[in-house]
Amino acid sequence: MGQQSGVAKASDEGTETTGQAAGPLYLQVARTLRDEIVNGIYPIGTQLPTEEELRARFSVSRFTVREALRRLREDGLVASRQGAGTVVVPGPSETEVFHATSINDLLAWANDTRFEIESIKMIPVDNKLAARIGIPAGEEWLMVRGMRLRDDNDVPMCWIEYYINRNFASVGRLLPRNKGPIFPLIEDLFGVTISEVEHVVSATLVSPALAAKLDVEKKSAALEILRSYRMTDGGIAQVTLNIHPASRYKHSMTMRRVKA
Amino acid sequence: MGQQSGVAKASDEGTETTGQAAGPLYLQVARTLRDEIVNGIYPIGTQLPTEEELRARFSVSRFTVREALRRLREDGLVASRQGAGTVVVPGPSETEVFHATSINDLLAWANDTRFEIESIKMIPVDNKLAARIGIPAGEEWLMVRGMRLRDDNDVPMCWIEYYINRNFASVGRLLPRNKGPIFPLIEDLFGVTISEVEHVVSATLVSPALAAKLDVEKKSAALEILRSYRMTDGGIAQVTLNIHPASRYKHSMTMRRVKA
DNA sequence: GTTCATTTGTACGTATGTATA
DNA sequence: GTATACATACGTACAAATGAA
Repeated sequence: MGQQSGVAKASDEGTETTGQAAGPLYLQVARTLRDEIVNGIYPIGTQLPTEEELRARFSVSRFTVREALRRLREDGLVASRQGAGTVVVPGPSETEVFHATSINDLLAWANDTRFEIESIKMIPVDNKLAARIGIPAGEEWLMVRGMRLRDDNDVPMCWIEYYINRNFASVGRLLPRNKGPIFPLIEDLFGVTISEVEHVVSATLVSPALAAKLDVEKKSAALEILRSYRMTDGGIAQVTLNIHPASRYKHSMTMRRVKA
Repeated sequence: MGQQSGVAKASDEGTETTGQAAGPLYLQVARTLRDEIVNGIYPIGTQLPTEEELRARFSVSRFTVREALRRLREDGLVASRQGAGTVVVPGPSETEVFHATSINDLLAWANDTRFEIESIKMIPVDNKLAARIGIPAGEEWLMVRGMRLRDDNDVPMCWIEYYINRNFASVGRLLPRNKGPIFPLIEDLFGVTISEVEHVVSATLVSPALAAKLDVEKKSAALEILRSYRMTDGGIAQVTLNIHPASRYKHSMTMRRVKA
């Protein structure tokens, strides 16, 4: 990696990163800092150590520190100001937990629904899928597709595609008996923590095939929700794609302003 | 700027950048390349010169070239692949992604746009409207309707309907000269604070009338976003209804879990 | 209000790793 | 396998903004 002291650095990182997987040095540094921010070592609003201090701590160059900080900035975890330093910025809301109150999936995880699996298999991620759901091409992921239905009547509520990182693919066997979201299963089984979920919401027209399955008119509008479940190390554990007929779903969320 | 040959570089850039304003060197380089890309000097799909070639052409360091290219990548103009080079990619994808991690981000998204008012008047809220946007029937609210357009080109981005509580209706006179969101105006003028914003997102088909205005196909999909701006006292100051063509907009947000 | 140390931003040079063609 | 081109990483220096003395 580096030019003269790569080995020393690698071993330093081995301890510093609490056993994180390897990769570019700057990502190892970023992961370490990310963990520490998420775990409250650097609480929101506090100053991160200066670049010089981080450089000394990790025994890397300032270039590496800056690349790591750039990553954290892109992720919205910190903000840097010339002359002032780098501070940990408040997340989306300090008061709410993402799956409980801040997002109201009206109907989505209602208790009286069931998930009917249509197919479940490992697939290679090609470039097209990678672009569509934002995971690296070339890897193998577990794809689970199916329909969520109301328990009482058999009205289909939405089409769902789960993509699960192969490291956690063994949750697949639990799915037939599982009713709620999948990510708590992954957390329990593998001891990882989902630290953030990105939602991308867009409108689309339902494809003819899907229209039949969902029992809606052809070319009707639907809401497409892509959720990426990110772990504390920044890796993506799971991606979920939901397609909701417009007539049966609205997505509601509340953002609360954080005190400046 | 640089360390030993800053002046020479600045003058080089003076000619190279076809008279662009100054600023950091890497931005000057980025601007120049950006101009050349949009003007077809480097058509879509073609290779950009290598970093070494750009370094030589602009007489800057590879660091500067890479910072410039990074900027172009962030803008979605080019894509770089190790070993392969940097290619011009098909346009900054037409669909804008709105990425909000907090209410404060609502301030930023409308910066490069302008709002073209089509109508502005006080209306009584009937039952139908009350149900649609969630405000009490019977009251009088200020309704402002119009289109939001990109500053640079005249592509309509979305159709907007503002409904403003009559207590704050006098902001109406400021709207023609206002560029960004309205709620900061209300906060400034009346000394109230918007403490939370509820979003309700749903899919819809654009009406024929709207399709023409937005310059999209009839019966195409659109994202409807209803925002209610709630004050600290719980009252609703403003409701905004946006209709975004599906092809031009995605709504993204990240929920970060807070440590329990 | 000015000076001054601190801290990030910009910019240079160089070397090596690694994916691509 | 080899050459190419971007990715990563080191070192250094100065600029510019910040905040405190």
